[in-house]
Amino acid sequence: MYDIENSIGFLLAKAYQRAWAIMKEEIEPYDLTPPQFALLSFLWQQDGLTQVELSEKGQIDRSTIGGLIDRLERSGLLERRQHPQDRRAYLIFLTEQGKAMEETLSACAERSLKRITTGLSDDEITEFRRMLNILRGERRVYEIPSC
Amino acid sequence: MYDIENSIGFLLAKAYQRAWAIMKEEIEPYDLTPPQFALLSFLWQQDGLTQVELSEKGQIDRSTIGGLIDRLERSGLLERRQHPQDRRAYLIFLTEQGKAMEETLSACAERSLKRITTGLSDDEITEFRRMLNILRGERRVYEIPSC
DNA sequence: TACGTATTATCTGCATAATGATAATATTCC
DNA sequence: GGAATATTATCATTATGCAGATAATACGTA
Repeated sequence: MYDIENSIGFLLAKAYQRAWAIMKEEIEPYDLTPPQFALLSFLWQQDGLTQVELSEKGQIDRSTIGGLIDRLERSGLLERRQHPQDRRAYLIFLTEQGKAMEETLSACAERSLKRITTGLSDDEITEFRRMLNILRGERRVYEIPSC
Repeated sequence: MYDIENSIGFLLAKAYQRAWAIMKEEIEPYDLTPPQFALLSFLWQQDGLTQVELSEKGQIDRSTIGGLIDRLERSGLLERRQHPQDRRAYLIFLTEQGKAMEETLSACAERSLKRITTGLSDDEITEFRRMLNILRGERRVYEIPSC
């Protein structure tokens, strides 16, 4: 009989749900959700990207990122500006308010990590991260060199 | 600067998304989704449970399971029957068609597992499962013995 | 036993998110 | 100019969780 309780997919889903719930709880006071936080994190590294570029960096579907950006724009944390060369595209920039949240929200993320990984040693966490990176699959595109 | 790319939450989300996508692909011919498959798996172990019981067994929110059952009922894989003692509740039973899918769908799940865990050794998979179970958090309720 | 209250089972509505399909518009390439 | 491509928006389906509504059951107390 199929043992759903011990299947990797099921366990991944439940671990993910718990991580989500904990992170949600930590950032709830700022009216954010985990994916919104993730998008902000990418923008703290670099903003002024198009939606497609952000979508690739964050491995977020192009349809999904539109809605995420809508909500963060409505919250006043980022803004769309016209691309100077390409009238189809927007460039996404953090607002002052969006930039100012970095420290506070990073602290929330640190607290979440602590809570989520309670029960694992530091070495185990490193190992877990390594395995997740393998499961996550290849993101790099191995281009076949044109001969 | 916060390193979202290496955060456990982000990596969990991406590994989960990949596992979902692979499983989805395998069971797509049968017009099912991963959560629908999971619910069926619990029913193969035991059916005739109420929605609440299924919700607890599968750690699925009560609102969520209502919709899942709706869709599986529409697909003809399960049916709601009136609870003989409790007129508020339904008992969820597999239909013949739902029972008949067990072997085929379990094979899909096996193939998914193989695809998802490509890159990990058997020992690593065991270790990964163990860690996921820890991250997933306690499900048992430790009742304080009344003195 | 009877009444009021608390609890339980389910449904509905709302917000968010992921994904795929399609459409509208702009750009690029031939 | 016309065809192919790229960027974004919109819509549909599914999933998830929360809060509120409804109906039925269980319980405590008079």
